[in-house]
Amino acid sequence: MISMKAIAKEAGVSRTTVSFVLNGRYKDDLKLSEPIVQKVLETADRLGYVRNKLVDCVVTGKSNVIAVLSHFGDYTIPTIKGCVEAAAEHNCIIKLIPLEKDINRALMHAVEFRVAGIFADSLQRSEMEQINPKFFRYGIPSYGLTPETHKIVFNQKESSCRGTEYLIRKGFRKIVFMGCYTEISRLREDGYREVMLKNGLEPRVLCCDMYPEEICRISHELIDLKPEAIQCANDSLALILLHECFIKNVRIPEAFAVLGFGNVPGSRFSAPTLSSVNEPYYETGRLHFQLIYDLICQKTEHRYEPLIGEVIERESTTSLQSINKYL
Amino acid sequence: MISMKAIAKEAGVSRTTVSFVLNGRYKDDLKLSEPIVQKVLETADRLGYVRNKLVDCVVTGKSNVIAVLSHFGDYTIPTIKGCVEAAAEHNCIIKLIPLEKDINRALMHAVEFRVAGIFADSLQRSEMEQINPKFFRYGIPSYGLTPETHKIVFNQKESSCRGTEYLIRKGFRKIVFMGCYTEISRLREDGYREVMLKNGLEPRVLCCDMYPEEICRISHELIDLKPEAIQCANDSLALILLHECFIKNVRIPEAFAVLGFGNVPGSRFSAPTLSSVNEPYYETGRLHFQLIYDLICQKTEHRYEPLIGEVIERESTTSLQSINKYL
DNA sequence: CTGAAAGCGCTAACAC
DNA sequence: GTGTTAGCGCTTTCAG
Repeated sequence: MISMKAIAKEAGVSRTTVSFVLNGRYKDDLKLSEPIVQKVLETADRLGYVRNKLVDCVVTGKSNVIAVLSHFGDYTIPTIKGCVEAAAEHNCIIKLIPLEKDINRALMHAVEFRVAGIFADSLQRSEMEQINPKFFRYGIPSYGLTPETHKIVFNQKESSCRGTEYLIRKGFRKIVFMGCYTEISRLREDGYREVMLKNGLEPRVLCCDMYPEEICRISHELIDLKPEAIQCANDSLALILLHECFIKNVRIPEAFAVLGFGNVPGSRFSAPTLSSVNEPYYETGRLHFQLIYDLICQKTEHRYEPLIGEVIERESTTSLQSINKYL
Repeated sequence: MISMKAIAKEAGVSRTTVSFVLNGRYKDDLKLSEPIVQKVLETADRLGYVRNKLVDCVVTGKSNVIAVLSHFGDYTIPTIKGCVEAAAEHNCIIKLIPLEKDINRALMHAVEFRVAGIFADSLQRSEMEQINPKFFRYGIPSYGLTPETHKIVFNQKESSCRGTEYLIRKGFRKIVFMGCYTEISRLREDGYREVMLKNGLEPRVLCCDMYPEEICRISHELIDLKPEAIQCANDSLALILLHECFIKNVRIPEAFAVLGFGNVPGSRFSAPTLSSVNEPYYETGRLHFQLIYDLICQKTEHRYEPLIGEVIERESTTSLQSINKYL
């Protein structure tokens, strides 16, 4: 990989000159003769010079790199995509650090390479508690490493409210919530309860572990309950529920409506296609980057609204058969 | 961020000493007194010293970073996951570079930061042709930037053969291939044709554009054909086909079997669940990293077998209703 | 044990 | 226009 020194030698000028030409400084600070400038430029091009940006990082003590820590779950990609693309717009790049091992190793890695910020995608609570408190004294801007910064960009509860409100608006009254034992499920359940009570309806919740057998079992219980609608804490629950209905010849949405949460790719392809509260992963990723970037730039006055999901209406809550059902 | 110099000052020793202690060189090369060693270690810890690895990159002229260029499609995540995790095992990390813009900008970025290797995930042919040939003279190890290195790790045709063979073994004879107009679809079609002919069966292929309306139209044509089985070029085709059957009350697999390709997450949740030729994205990602890593390490003798997919059997090709159908 | 020197690639200030 | 010096953070060698 050729350096400025090499260009200087090849072109028969000093490194100082090369530096000035290549940085465009010959316009204001110094006036270099046109032939010299051309010669340097030509030589640099011919030799295939590419600036070593690592050096800038060393000199300034900081990089333009944001570390993203992730488990790479199935639905992680839109989040990362949002983060990466927003970063690119600000000339930042993303370094991926897998989390399967020790989270402190991952964090250390980030510090060693002097990253400008850190974004953790969907950390478990237990992992957060595992973080060595010493890490935080480096003052690296981060999101997702603590419970407070974790849930800040997407409002689970409020989004879930939208789902319940939607079902009520559709005319359903006997609405049951199908949940599981995770913190997120509980937040979504809270939204459901709140809206039900506000409308004088009695909330009813069935929870299960996230294992296929368990979900099937609970599905059957739910079917026997003969509800008008079932609001699910996530799409996996909803999709398995739909499938069990299919097997038992329970027609959806005729028997009852089913609403998911997450709007995962598979929800476009189930039978019937699944209505779902959209979790805007992509926008979430963008917002996370934006928040970190504002911290990096010391813009403390940044105002933002937590994101709220909207219902994506498909067949499972209405019989509409639009040509765009797969979109 | 504190440096060795700061530690030296604080501990009242020379930087040389600090360097030797921190690199563990005091064991063999020099013998430093225990109290000095302890003092340096303690000071480093107290001040929260973390080595600046960017400097190593500058000095050695190379980093341990692999650049991954990607569009971040829906099914990209397992590939990236495989790549990242394999990289982590070799102390390499992954930088993500989005591709929406100019691919040459992305490549330039990689060179500027002196990445050790480049892996492009699912480049379009047209993007490959857009690459400035000058790039290649930097000799950065890469995979996926040229047609030759692109298809090398996963054998599309052979995997498709497995699918057709599976259907034939199941007793189906009138097997139709549902394809689209992409290069990959064509490779999979080739496998199908080969196996059909080898078994004295007549291949029959219907292709369409990848638009929902088109896929629905072709689905109806296929249903009218009354085949015994339909092998699809990808899961999106298969899932929409299944859904159209559902709507038209054509029972699958009773009316005919449906086999997908790709084994996407949604295939576990369709009704019926979709049998599909598994494309091992995760392993593909790992293998891509391994190939790049071998290039970096100059291990030219590396032998590897292109990956081949296997049929994941679910309900759409058999009526089995195992408890594990959602796995 | 320490200090000095050279080197990685580059910037910036200075005198000539 | 050039050469020198200093500095970013660190390694390595070598004389004291």
